[in-house]
Amino acid sequence: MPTTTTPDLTTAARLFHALSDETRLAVLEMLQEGERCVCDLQDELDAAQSRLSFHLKVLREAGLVTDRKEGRWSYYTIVPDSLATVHDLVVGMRPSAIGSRRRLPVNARCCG
Amino acid sequence: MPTTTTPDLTTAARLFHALSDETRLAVLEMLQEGERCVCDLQDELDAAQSRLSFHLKVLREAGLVTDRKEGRWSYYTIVPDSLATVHDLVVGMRPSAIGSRRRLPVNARCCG
DNA sequence: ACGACACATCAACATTTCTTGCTGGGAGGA
DNA sequence: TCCTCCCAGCAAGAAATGTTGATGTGTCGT
Repeated sequence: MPTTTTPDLTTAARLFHALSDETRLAVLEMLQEGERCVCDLQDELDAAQSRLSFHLKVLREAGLVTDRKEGRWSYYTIVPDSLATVHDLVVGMRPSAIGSRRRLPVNARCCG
Repeated sequence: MPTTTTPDLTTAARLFHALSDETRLAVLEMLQEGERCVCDLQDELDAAQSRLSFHLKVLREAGLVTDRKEGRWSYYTIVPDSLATVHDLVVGMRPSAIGSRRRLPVNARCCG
C-alpha cells in the first residue's frame, strides 16, 4: 500500500484543471523560489488584485498552495505533497512497455 | 541543450487543460493498455459518439494521442513523449529545497 | 448501387470559467 | 479615531468549454 493512494479521476481532473491556466502557472513558478505575499505576486505578474485572488483561490482549493497570514499580508507557499501527487498521476499514465506494443489481431472485430 | 526543452507557459497550460477532464482521463486510462478504436472507447465509456470525438480532438491537438486509420476504424494511441513532457513540467515545478525554506526577513517590506 | 457502419464536424445551446469593478473587513500607522 | 494598506469575495458580463442532435465522408459487405 503506497503512501500516496492514486486519486480518482475527479480529483485528478481538479488538480490538472488548477494547472491549466497561464496565470496560475506563473504564480507557481514564482513560488518555486519560496513563499510570497499576494502584493508581491501582483506586482510581478501585473495582474489585477481580484483576478489574482481568484486564481489563488483555485490553487488553494486544489490543494496546490497554502497561505499563511502575518500582519496584513498573506504569504502563499507551494504544497510539495500536492505536486508529488500530480507527479504520481502522470507516471501512472505512461503506457506499460508491453501494453503500448500491443495490437489487436488484424481480423478481430474491434467492437461488438 | 536537452532533448526536451521546457515548454513555455502557454504550451504547459494547454497540456494540463487537455488532462483536466474526467472523460479524457478515462480515455487515457484505457489507452494505457494499448491502442483502441473509437467505437471501443465509446462502448466502454458509455459516451455519445460526437462527445467522444470532441474529447479525442482535444487530446490530439494537445499532442497527447495520435490516431491511425485502418479500414473504417480509427485507432488511438498515447504519445509517450507528450507524457514525458508533462512529467518534466511537474518535476520542474517542485520548489528547490533551499528555496522552499527561504523566508523573507521579518522586517523587509514585501512589496512596494 | 445500396445500405450499414465508423468517425469527423457543425450549429445551437447549456454550462463553466475568467475578468472587471466594487464592497467589506482586518491590521497598522499617525 | 481616522486613514491607508492588504486582501477576500461578490455581482455581472465576457469568453471559453462541453453537450446534443444532425449532416457529411469514406469504407465495407451484399
